[in-house]
This record gives sequence, structure tokens and C-alpha cells, in this order.
Amino acid sequence: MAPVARLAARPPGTTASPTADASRNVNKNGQQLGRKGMETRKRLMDAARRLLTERSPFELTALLITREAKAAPATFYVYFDDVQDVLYAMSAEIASEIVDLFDDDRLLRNPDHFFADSMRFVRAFNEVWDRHSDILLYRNLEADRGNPRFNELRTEGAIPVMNALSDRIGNAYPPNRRPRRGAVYAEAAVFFVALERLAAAVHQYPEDGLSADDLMEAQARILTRLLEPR
DNA sequence: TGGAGCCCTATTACCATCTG
DNA sequence: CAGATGGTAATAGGGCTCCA
Repeated sequence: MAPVARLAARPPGTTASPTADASRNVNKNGQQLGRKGMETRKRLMDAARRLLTERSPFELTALLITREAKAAPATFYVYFDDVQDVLYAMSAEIASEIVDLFDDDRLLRNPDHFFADSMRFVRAFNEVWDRHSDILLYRNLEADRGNPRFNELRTEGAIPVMNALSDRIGNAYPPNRRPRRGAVYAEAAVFFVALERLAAAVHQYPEDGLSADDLMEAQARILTRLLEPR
């Protein structure tokens, strides 16, 4: 249950650390990346992305990536510590896509559109997973097994979404009956963890059990209930 | 069991290219 | 042109598989 506790422990409104962004502009020798360096780093990440369409993250090697990128093995270590470091960089890029789901502050605000908005949100969330399930599954696996770097990344991606959700869920309560902030935040956390777990399961076993559409509709209905006035 | 061969990671040294 | 940045050949060493 560590991820839930970790998610709930971060005070709402906390911003993400700049660590991942900062490391994109400097190579492993501490040199500032120029145009060429940026291109080479991107080429290595694109190569890793291509390889992931036919291999598990655990099968990636630095040699495979550099061959795919048409670079020398040593070049890989100029930009990344190891294969996990590339996967971390790829995970960090995806985090912003999930946060972007709440770019529109009107989302999930209008009671007339609660279900439609919920469907829109749930679909958009699942689409991100659809595009990046291999990397996101790897990120969560590393986070679950106690890798602090990946755990922080997952938390940083989740916090803005949970803040947005808990803000809206809180509005469902009349001011005189509103639970304390932490309790509302916990409701958002419970919903978010279920949302993410189901997104992971659907993409891991797409042919088994309930259809993705059934699951997404059910999630949208549950979210709608959380948003409706109590 | 252990030696050979192979593949991989990781590092170093050095040369090439870019930029101000 | 000098310093910064980028790329890689060469190499050491570890782990794995195969085979006698």
C-alpha cells in the first residue's frame, strides 16, 4: 500500500522537482548539451522507443539501443548511466502528458456535463496508457519495488491530477458538511489508483475479461457519483 | 567442473566538429 | 583560433552458455 500512502502524504499544491528536466540539458560528463548533443540523446531515446514495440523493457540493452540508433556503445554512456536511466527519461516525458489532461480548468466543473466530462477524462487517461503502457508499467513496477527515483516520478505525475480531482470532489459537499481536506484527498486517491490499475490491466490483458469500454464507462459513472452534490 | 568463446557493460583516451 | 562539445575505437572485465 506504499504508493497510496506516498501519494496522500504529499501536501496538495506541491510542485514537481526540476530534477528530470534539468538532467535533459547536461550530459553525464557535466557538459552543457548543444544542438548535436540534444539530437543524439533524442536519437537514442527514439531507438529505445522503437525497440520497445517488440521487446520488453527488461530485454533492452545499451548495445541494442546504440545499434538501433546507429551510434557507438560509448556514446550511450555519454547521455545515460544505464538502460534504466533511458527508461526513466522516457517515463519523465510521459508524466507531463497526464498532467496536461487538466489543462482545461472547466473540466468536471459543470454538473450538466459531469458524466460526459468524466468519460472524456477517463478516455484521455486511458489513451495515454494506450500509447505508453510498456513504459508506464515499467515505471510503476520500479516504484512498487521501492525504487525512490521512479516512485517520485509516479508521485509527481499523480499529484496534479489528484489535486484537480480532490478540488472537484470537495465541491460536491455542502460547505457545512465538507469533510476535512485529507479525507477528500483520500477519495481522489482511491479513485485515481483504481483508474491507473485498470488502465494497466486492460493494456496488459486486452483480450481477457471485461472490455475496456465497459471499464471506462464504469469509471466515468463512479467519478460522476463522486462529483454529484451530496 | 572448468575452460573457451561470446556478448555485454562500462571506461578511457583521443580525434573530430562546432561555436563564439 | 581556442575552448567547448560530440563521437568512437580500443579495451578490461563480468556473466552466460556450451561442450568435453
